[in-house]
Amino acid sequence: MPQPRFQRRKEQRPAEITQAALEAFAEHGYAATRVDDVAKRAGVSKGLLYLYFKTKEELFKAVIRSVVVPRIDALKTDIADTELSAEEFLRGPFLEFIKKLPDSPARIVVRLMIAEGPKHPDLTAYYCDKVISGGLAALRQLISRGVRQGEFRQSSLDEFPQLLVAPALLSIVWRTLFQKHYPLDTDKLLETHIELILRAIKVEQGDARGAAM
Amino acid sequence: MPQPRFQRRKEQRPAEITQAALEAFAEHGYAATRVDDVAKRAGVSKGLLYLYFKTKEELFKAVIRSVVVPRIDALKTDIADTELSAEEFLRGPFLEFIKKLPDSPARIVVRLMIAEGPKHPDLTAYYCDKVISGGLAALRQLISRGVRQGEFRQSSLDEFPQLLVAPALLSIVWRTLFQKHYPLDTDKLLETHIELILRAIKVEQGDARGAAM
DNA sequence: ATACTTACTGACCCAGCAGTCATTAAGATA
DNA sequence: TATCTTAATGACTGCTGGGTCAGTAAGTAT
Repeated sequence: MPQPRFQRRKEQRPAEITQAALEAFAEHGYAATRVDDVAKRAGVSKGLLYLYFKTKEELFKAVIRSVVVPRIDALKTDIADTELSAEEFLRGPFLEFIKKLPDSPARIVVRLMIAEGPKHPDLTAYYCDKVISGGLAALRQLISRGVRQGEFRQSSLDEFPQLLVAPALLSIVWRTLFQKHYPLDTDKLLETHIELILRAIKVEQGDARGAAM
Repeated sequence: MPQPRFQRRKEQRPAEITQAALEAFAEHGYAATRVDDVAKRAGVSKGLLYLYFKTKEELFKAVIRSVVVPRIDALKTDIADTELSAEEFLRGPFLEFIKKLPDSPARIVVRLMIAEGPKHPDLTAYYCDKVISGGLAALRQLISRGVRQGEFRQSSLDEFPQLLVAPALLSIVWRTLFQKHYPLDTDKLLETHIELILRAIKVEQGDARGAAM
């Protein structure tokens, strides 16, 4: 009763292959990963891989896209839909979001982008458009709402919403490089960060101007 | 009067080669840089390069070391020797220091470390030891001094001095990836960051700054 | 000058890998 | 069952680039 040598599964293949590629890239980086390895991981021949992806570079771009899109969309709709006050949102959903990053595929994507981004301008542009531009706009909106509703004082933070995520980037980098040598409680670090930021931008208790209505 | 085909300059060669390598790595990253290119940039044959560096990897490590050591040492002695108050130091020398990073060779080193670090554990350990461990200790010391002298309140920041440099890391990454698509005034961003941190950790007095005069 | 040391060259080697294509067989169709 | 389409294979190729080494010439000692 011979097992069939292979199955024809046109639909699932691309996702299986990008998933395998993500794992391979995570281990060795893009340049040092052999297309053959990716194929083996996906349980597929190299030839088939080239049926779905024209070049190794195309595969790379597909991997990035497959990780990036859902994640950032989630954050954006979260911010838009929330009923929470800005402070509550920062302490709650936002903190949860950045806490997850250092252990998620985002970590791999960040490493790959930093390493390979400069060689793929169109991919960088895409990333900029999807992640950066969208993400920052959402954060800016959140902060402005906080200001408008009298929770936060006017500050330069809404010019630089990047400051809200900088420690998340650091956490990601730390995890990929130093965690073994020099462990860091990234959750606590991120909590501390939010705490400090809030303390810096909240209107002070006694301050009359805060009343929103 | 034929120019000599080459000169013998045993002493200078290694530095010239690492410098050339730094430039090449900056442009193409480590993996995509050909040893031949590095040699050409240094005005030297590939063979000679292999006389001074046993492998491409050795060259890589030498490059990292050549950049890392002087920079971090400077910061450490700065902190130890300064007569300034902790706040003045953060607003002055420290801010200057992190402002310079995004345009310095440090940018290249950071990119290289993120991309290649995981494949070179001994190099990462070295980096950890020289840069991370030393740098963080210095910052921690600075913050504790601020607390001890009544400038800063007790906060979790001295557990996580990383938070002080996180925006510098972000600035570096931004410069290497997005500056073209999405310009960012990293100087102003870093100033804002210091401003916010100080506001969060300074002990409140009726009038925070006036007393100093 | 002459002999000697060694910094330096560049042609060469060959492993490793991205990408191809002639062939095979899974599964749909009738 | 026989026929057709196309998903899937894997041996093959050509090239790129790390690393070598026999030879060359710059500088030094005598």
